[in-house]
Amino acid sequence: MSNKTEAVRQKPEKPIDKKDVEILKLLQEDANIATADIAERINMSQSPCWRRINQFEKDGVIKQKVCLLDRNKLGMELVVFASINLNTINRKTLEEFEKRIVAFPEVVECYTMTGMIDYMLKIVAKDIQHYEQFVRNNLAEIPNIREIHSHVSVTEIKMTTQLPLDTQL
Amino acid sequence: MSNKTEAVRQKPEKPIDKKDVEILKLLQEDANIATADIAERINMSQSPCWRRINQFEKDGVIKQKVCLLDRNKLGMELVVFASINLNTINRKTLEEFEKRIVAFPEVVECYTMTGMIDYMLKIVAKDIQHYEQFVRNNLAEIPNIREIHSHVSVTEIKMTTQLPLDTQL
DNA sequence: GCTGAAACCGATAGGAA
DNA sequence: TTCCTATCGGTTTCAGC
Repeated sequence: MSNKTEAVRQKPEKPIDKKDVEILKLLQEDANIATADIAERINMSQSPCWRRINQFEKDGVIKQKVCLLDRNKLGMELVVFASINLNTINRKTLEEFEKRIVAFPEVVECYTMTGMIDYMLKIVAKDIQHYEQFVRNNLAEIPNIREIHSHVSVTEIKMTTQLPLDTQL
Repeated sequence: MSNKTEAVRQKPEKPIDKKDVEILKLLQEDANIATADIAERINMSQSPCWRRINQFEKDGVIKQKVCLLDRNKLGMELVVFASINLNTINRKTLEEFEKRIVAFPEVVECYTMTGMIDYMLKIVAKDIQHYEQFVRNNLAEIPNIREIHSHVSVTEIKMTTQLPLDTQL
């Protein structure tokens, strides 16, 4: 049985080429960098470099190219980490919860957790009033929630979308 | 005194034009969408649309254009939220802590918090062994840390960089 | 202010070494 | 394979409305 047939592999066997890592690092910093620039920086000519990038897009290693906006300049001062526990946990309740969570634009991230917490959410809101309203009118309306713990952030010290390719690959 | 002189305004007085919101929404989804396409979708012609986008870039509302990579396809299975408390808090200790935190590529986000926690970190690692190593060799080496609480995520339910422009502006 | 056209620049593909 | 060239499409600017 061949090993390259699975659509999503959790653990890639290939330890990824060094030049590939360089390419991905540059693209994580700036999606609009010219192929020629990347090629030059990693001592490669355009065409092969372009083909590698293209392959990453096909493979879904590069998921998307997006614009990152300045939260504060848009008047969204609040980031809240909310830990949530449910009353009863079974397939139905989990699916229902997740379906409703995903639909809220204010919830920018959601993870299931090990340990004492069932879910961890990252929520963005304009200010504390808007957050309160969101919890009351939207979040708390989801059935089966037992506990919500809100951890409110004051200042953003670091925020990047760049994965630690250097140290973790 | 004019009001447009401050470099960073926390609360913009301008409630941002509806068409501008549409533009930003589209760019949050796809950084490579053609200006002509945006213009068409919001019933505007290219040039003024382009000028608005350009202004957003100048103003820093659009911070950067980046490629988002697939964490799992790169073999980074772990996201950890680590809450941290320091022993003594003063300007020196805070600045020292933040300076060292920012330098770790594994720490992708860091916030100061209200309430019981001093800092909340979001950390990305290959697996639990790598995370343990990172905490031992890097994080715990920062002086003045009293407590680290690690909240380990299992599954990513939602993850977006899109700010809730519709509901929070 | 908006529109439409024209010039420029870079990405993509194909062909030669 | 890499290099080089042609084509295509998008961005950007500018003249006219």
